[in-house]
Amino acid sequence: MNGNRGAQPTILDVAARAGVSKSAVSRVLSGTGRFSDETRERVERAAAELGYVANAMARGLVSGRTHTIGMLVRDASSMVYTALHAVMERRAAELGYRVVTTTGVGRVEDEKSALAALVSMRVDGLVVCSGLLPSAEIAEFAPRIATVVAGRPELHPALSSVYCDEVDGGTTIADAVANAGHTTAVVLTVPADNAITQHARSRAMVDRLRGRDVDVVDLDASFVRPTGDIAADVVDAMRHHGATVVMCPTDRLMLELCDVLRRRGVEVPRDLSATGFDGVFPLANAWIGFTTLEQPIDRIGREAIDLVIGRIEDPARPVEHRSLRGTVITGRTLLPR
Amino acid sequence: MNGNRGAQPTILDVAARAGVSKSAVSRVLSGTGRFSDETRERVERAAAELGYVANAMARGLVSGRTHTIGMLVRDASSMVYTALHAVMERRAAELGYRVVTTTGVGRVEDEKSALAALVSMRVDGLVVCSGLLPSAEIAEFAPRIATVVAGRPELHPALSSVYCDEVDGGTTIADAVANAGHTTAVVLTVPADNAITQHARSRAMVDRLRGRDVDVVDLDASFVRPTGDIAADVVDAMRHHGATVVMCPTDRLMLELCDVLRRRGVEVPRDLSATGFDGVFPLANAWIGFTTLEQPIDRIGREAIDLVIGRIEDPARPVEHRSLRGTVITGRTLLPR
DNA sequence: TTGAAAGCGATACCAC
DNA sequence: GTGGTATCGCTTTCAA
Repeated sequence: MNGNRGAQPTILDVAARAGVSKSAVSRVLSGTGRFSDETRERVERAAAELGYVANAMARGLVSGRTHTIGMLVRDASSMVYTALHAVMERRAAELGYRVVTTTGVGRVEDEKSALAALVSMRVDGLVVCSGLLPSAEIAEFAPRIATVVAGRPELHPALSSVYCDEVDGGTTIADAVANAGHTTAVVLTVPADNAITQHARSRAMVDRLRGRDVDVVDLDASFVRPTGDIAADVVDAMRHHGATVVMCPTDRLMLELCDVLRRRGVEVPRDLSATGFDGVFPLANAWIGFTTLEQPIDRIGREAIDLVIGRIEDPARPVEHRSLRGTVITGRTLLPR
Repeated sequence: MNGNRGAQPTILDVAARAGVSKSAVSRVLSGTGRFSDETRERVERAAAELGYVANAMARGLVSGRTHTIGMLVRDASSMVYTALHAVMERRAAELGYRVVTTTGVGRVEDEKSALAALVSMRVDGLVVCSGLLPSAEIAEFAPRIATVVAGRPELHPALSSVYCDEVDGGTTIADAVANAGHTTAVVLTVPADNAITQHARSRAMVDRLRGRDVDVVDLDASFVRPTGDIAADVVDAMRHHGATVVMCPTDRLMLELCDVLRRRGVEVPRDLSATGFDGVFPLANAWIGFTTLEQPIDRIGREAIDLVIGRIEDPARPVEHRSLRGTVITGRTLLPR
């Protein structure tokens, strides 16, 4: 094996075994240039026998292309990112690209290093799916690598973005609440520096409800707050303000909240209506019955990939921003009053 | 920028800007060898100004190491894999490695190419999380790359594995059903060629129930069968055999089934008890209330990473197989009779 | 302490 | 059609 201890076979090993030059091997295996049938046959057999797999690093180094799209994800365990990941992977595969993902483990510092890891791999394009990383950090590499932000609107002039229209979504679901006849509502709001998108949607809920003359109890749902504390506040709002519904910024939080509330004797929807946001598998299931806003994840993922690949293959393509509307899923957690 | 059109800066650009040799830059940036404070200062400034990120391909090519672990996943949208992914990423980060994942889009052919992609990237280690790919395919690269199979037992002598003890799990949850007093149960069984693990657990359920004198209606739940058909069979089993409980091979299938059954007028658990398997976020939530078997995903992920990295850093380490026991989560979907 | 030079494994452009 | 040769960007001896 080229003398090097049990390591991977190289193109030279294949060439030697096939009795041809490495140029010939390269041509056959990449299907470019000319070669005789005889050469092809010998090379293919040698490669198969050796279990040869070309070194992508060497290949990428000289060709300057990796046919790989890097996906930066905020939290590998989030259902929204999981769904996005699956869609993007599929679409990229259709277009001849591979997706590799990395994750910051929650802190901005980690996300920066995860992004740097992707850049160091020289991925051809970047899709950033995180409401956490500041645009400036993302934009730093945009002049060199085609970059698209998925899942959040992005103002930066060098960045394209595809996202769910959070304001429309928050407004729409707030309308559902108002239409159901509720007159006092709790809205769990998230600070902007926690997650830009969640902040936007919860603000939109508050604004719309107020516009429709619904009393709003605005409760802080920062990521650092224990769900138990939030639940306590919600119960308070029920007692003191007569709130009959709680609007959550995500289905995930809604689920945790329902759980904690039950332990405190408050049953959703019997005692309190609730709405979520995201509408992603598996919580977006009729049996579970969440009333929520379904983000157009399929379209977001697909268009994000189309956008990056578009810019990879034609860097002159102008920056684009696509705002996609979600739709309300009517479940059983929002009762009319 | 080294003359090449707006591309990424190279070590030469940094060297030029700092007024030193590229060797000096390499030493400073990788923190190896000796260099003066003055040199360090200039190099670091130049690198920062240029936004220099070292090319991992070039680095890996010469060093022969990527500090990357490749994770092959069957289905990016599966909750079990998602959970595993998150755990592994975290543990790998603690140990100084990065995880990149690829997915076969469901077919064996795609998984082979996804695996090859990982091999071509020359990841230092491989964690295979798929019940689909045959061991022979996985084992092909094991002599060259440290490989661990996570989530399924693996007989192959070159492969280590960490997995949930499916037989114990199936047996344990079957015991819960028998203990609840049910005398006729439907078990949804999955063919071995669909998913080895699901097959094993459902067989264990059947065996245990029979051993405890529970009548079993064994229903085919192949992946290709529409959930609607399965539901119809379940209703049949209730009518004709008096089944009072249905045991599902996964929480996911259980959720879909509950949904379809409701549309047919059968309410879980009012009319029919049900059990799942996996016990992973977000379905493993008390509010949802599935009675299920929780796989020890955290331990599986963590130990898989420890195992690969162990073998990466000491290839002489012997192959190991770790079977981990799951635990029953008592929810509200299994009623006593 | 520093820089020059030799590769790592592939591709691509050459003459032959 | 085929095989040499110059890179690609970096790490790593090895002299100076």
